[in-house]
Amino acid sequence: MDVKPTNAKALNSKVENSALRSSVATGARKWPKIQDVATLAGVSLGTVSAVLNENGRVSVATRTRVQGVIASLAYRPDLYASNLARKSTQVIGLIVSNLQNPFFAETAQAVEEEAARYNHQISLMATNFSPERQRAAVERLLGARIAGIAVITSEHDRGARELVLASGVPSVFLDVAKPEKTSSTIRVDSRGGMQAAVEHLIMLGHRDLLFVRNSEKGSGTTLLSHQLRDEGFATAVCAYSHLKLNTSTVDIAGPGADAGERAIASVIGRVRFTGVVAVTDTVAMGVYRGLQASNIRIPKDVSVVGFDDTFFCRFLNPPLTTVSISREQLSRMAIGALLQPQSQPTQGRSFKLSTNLIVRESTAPPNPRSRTMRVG
Amino acid sequence: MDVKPTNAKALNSKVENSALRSSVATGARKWPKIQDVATLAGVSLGTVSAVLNENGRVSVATRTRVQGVIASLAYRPDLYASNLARKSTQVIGLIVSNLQNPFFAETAQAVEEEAARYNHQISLMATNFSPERQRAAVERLLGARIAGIAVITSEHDRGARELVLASGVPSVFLDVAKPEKTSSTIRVDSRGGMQAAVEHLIMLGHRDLLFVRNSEKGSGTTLLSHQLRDEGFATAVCAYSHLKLNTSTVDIAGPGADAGERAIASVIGRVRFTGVVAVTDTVAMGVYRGLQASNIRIPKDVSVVGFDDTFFCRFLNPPLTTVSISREQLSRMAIGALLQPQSQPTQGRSFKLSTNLIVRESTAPPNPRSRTMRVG
DNA sequence: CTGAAAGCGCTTACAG
DNA sequence: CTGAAAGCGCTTACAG
Repeated sequence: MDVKPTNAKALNSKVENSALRSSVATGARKWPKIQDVATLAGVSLGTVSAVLNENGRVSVATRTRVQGVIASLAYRPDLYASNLARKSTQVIGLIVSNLQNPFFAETAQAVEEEAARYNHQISLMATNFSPERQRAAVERLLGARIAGIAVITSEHDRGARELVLASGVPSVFLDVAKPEKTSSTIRVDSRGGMQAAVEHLIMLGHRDLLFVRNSEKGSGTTLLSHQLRDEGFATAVCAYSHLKLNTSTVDIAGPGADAGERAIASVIGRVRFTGVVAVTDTVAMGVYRGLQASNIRIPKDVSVVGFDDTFFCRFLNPPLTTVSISREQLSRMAIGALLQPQSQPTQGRSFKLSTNLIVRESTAPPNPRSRTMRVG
Repeated sequence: MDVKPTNAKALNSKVENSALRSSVATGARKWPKIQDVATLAGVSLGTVSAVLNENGRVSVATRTRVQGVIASLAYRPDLYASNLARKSTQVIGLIVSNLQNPFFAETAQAVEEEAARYNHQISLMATNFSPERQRAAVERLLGARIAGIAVITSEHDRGARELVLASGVPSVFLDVAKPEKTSSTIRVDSRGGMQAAVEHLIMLGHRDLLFVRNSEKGSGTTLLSHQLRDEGFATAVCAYSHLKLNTSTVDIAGPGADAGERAIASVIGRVRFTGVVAVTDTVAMGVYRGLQASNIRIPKDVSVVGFDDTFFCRFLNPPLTTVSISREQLSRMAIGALLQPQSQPTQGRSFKLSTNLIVRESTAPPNPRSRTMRVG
């Protein structure tokens, strides 16, 4: 194919170069570019772009030829160039607290799958419970011009939220007060969940309850979801005040499982309890250890309830009674809030996510002897 | 500040527009661009770029002024534009098998932290053990022109590896045969780990060993790391053939914990064993459940060893004896392979990652009665 | 169905 | 220390 001199100029010679030196000894590869495949296929660059984006406006013959060249060159469009030119992005940012925590890992996976249904991809970031890192994650995602942003974290940072709101990017937050213009909210019914957990213990006959929390150390910020669970516990206990419940609370910072273990250690022999409610399954796991280290049997001597219904609950010994939050519903709400067309596009929506007590084998009626066993 | 007519032209009026309509009612925000801040600060666009990138070539006065405008506009450079112009990227791609598995979650975190030391960020993708998804992840990362790519997965896909090699992007693979030009290898000493595990059981007096595997269903691809562990088990057993060991193997597909549980169920009463080696901690967790469901005590009746030393090992009941792989070393090797300047930049390196038996409370000498208890 | 040209929002030599 | 201009590799109207 001949190229007219007017098109040839500098461009053409450069193309030849980069097409030839495809793998360089120095390491950094020179990527073939769209012009390279256009030249080799004898078409214009716009046509290559059309087959790339499956416009359907290209004839079969041309398309096949172009695709052949693409394959032979291992051509891959440059994400940055195409996104810049396209001025939009098919990725939604997802911020979670911590990937080690199965709840977040499971949720991230669910969100990713749900997003895939809308042909969107997920850019995942973890904050490790740090408000600063949350803000940094927001900045980074905003710079990446994501199509939407989901903040599904325990910790809450006002600055991060304001950045998101100011950007006007569609967003969805977990457990945050109220929706605003472009920002939706998913509120987990932690109160209801806690209520169910406490009621369950009370119905079994428990009157001496220990609540094990796991706030973050020093950072000053309470974890929002944990705070809601605290409130849930308090109101549930309130609702049964006529039963003269005896309740205690321990709060230990740090990784959940360690916290649970240390919480029990700090309380054994000093506090009377026959049922413990852990703010998190991971904490409950540590509670198990702490109890077992003191030869306290579950549920014979002490009943334990967790929160989150993470995968390992079933595999603990005994399997853990816990409060479940549906990852499927959560992810559907999040992606729906971000991607689904709505009647009032300028108004964020408000979702309620119900919880669900899953009774397994870690709860049973209190052992009559246990009650006195551990009077302080 | 006056703008000479020659600079004014179309550009200038557009700038005014986008600077003004900063938040639009329709939702999609018009982002301020570098030209907007330049105009407002009364400097050229190149100067703004300089303060953005901290070249240090800008006077304090100018810089302060520009930064003020940046803040007031909430200007954020467009990632795509800057990366396109810069022609390089500060992100390294990390592909793992599954975020639900604590080993990968912990490793991802470690790699992210190590990368941060080099001012690099991580783009994380999970394959869910699917070779197809691994290839897709590679394609996507390559399109994002990442600075390096780390493939830390159980499954292995030849196509994905070839794509990476062909791209010339620095890479590092886990448990893959040998390094090539731009590709390094980290080999975990699974064999040594397995040997230590088996030896440990043998030294305790166990002669009847059950090996619980967890291959992927139907996909035809064996998980590489699992395969190495298989081999490790086999050679360890071989080394003690003079003791006339009695070994069995069960292999169940699916999520690790379920697999472990079902493996035990399928074998109870039909196979004689006093010690079980699980390919994975998660599998071991299921083995616990299976054993406990049959009222078999650990380690009194049966000893159990896991592999990976994930965080929950300490919290199982009893705490699980397992083989540890250092996430810190692993991440240091991975990032080092990708980012550290070396004498022969064209030659991939080969790392060995040793393993480490952690003895906890799930292993003990066999119960003399147990041996006959479960003769098939 | 195809091509030529403008433009996406930055960075980076190159001059001054 | 600062500015003007070229260029990064695409997409997308706009013509033909």
